[in-house]
Amino acid sequence: MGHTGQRRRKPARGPQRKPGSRVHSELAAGIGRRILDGTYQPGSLLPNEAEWGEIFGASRTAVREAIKTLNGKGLLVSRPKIGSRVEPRERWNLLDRDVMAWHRAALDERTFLLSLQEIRRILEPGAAVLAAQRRSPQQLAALEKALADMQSAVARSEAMVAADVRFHLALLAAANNELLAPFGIVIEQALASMFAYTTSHAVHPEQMLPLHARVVKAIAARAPEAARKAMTELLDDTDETLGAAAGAQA
Amino acid sequence: MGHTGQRRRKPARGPQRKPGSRVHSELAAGIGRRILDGTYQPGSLLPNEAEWGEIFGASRTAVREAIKTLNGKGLLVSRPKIGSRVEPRERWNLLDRDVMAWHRAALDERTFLLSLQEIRRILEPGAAVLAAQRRSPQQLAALEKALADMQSAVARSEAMVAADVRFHLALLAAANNELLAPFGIVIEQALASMFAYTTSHAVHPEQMLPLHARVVKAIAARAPEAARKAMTELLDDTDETLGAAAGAQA
DNA sequence: GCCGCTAAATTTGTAGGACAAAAGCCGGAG
DNA sequence: CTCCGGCTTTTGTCCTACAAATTTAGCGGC
Repeated sequence: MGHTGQRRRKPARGPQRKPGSRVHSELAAGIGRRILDGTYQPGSLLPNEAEWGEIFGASRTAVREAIKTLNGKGLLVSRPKIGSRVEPRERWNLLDRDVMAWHRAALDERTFLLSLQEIRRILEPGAAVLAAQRRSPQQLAALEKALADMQSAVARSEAMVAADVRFHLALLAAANNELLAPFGIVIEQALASMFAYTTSHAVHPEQMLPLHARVVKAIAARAPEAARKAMTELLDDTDETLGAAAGAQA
Repeated sequence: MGHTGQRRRKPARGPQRKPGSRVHSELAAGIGRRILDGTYQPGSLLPNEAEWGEIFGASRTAVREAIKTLNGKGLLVSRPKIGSRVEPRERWNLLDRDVMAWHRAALDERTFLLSLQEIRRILEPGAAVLAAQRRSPQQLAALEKALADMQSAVARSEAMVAADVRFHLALLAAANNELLAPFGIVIEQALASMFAYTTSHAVHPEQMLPLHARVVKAIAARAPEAARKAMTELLDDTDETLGAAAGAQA
């Protein structure tokens, strides 16, 4: 990499910066993506801090802060004289927002979406049971509000997706177990990804809305098994839509 | 390469520091604990970097690295002129090893354990279904190995718990959906916590082992519903043990 | 030759100082 | 009163220097 010349660069690079996109954030994203896409395999050594600095034209300080961020997400560990080593995949916090986003970028949309839906099918019926047993009046109201928003947004796809996300997050919250919260990112990503994937294809709210309504009804009635059944059927319907879109795309 | 002589040396190690016990790690733990235990509520502002430096007697550099780590775990966000603000709980990566540990320290053992077990009852039966459908021969072997270890460790409690953990982690792995991996920490913490909680109370391996064996058998036979049922009964038994211990402690 | 100890080299960890950038605060001009 | 610009606080970045950890190499003693 021997290059001659001064080390000052980056004259260009518009001043417009997104809220959380300081230099170290971009570094974290740059390195994180390279880990998620397999450029650096688990167990392998990353370039040292000085090299990252050259690659990105940033100071060692910024590199170190980026690495500490990735450290916090379980992607790597650093040790003196050794360097930073990529952790085995099972240590990665895949449910972290950023990690999930990098992961999504590294997979094809369909594979990514299927793995998300699989998790939803395991968790959401269980969450529905807990919600039916323990939801507070406020939590029920939030659920009903989200449902109403979905109904009034039938025509506008984006608002519909947003309300749908709120619905499922409200359900998770109503289960009153905060260990379920990290899983909210799965729902957000799944619905966003599904929106991208099935757009221009058949999405039939006329079928989807009653299914959501049944979930709310069961939770309102504090009927755990009915809630589980309704949620399961909702997810069945979702997967059918997905399957149809896959067929149409192929 | 050429010759591989054995270079075993350094039998004695002095301080024997744990891998992550540098200054900034301790800072991260100190700050993280204060967030998890409610000293700093979501939405509130933390002391600025200079103040943390005084509190812990560390440089601003170390403080910043600690804060970047917590940033990566979703506990807080920092902005110039504003400071570092604690994120709402639903953004926290509760499934992160460190966050989970701080969370555990901030709750009473029983409450913590119940919330973990609740998650296990939702997830593990579903994971067992997937494992029965998709486990590879190697993954089945790992499961059988863990079961054998449990059987041969009946007398030694600690080895028993370790094998138990390996068993459930192997089951998660056999489900072949890496989004399940982050939940491994739930299992580890639940079993560790249960060991601490029920120690000196009745743990009946004579009942527990056949239940584990049934799970393996169903997965070996690629029988998803049998696997689900066996896993559910295993968890029922676990919760019974827990309930008995609770009664004894009260 | 082989062993054990020591020194060197490499990479991260910590310290501290300087300045840039962001964003709320406030006062003055119109 | 409103708007604009400077003031101020706090994080963000860069730099330099050194400490700590740990592998590698070398050197002397047996």
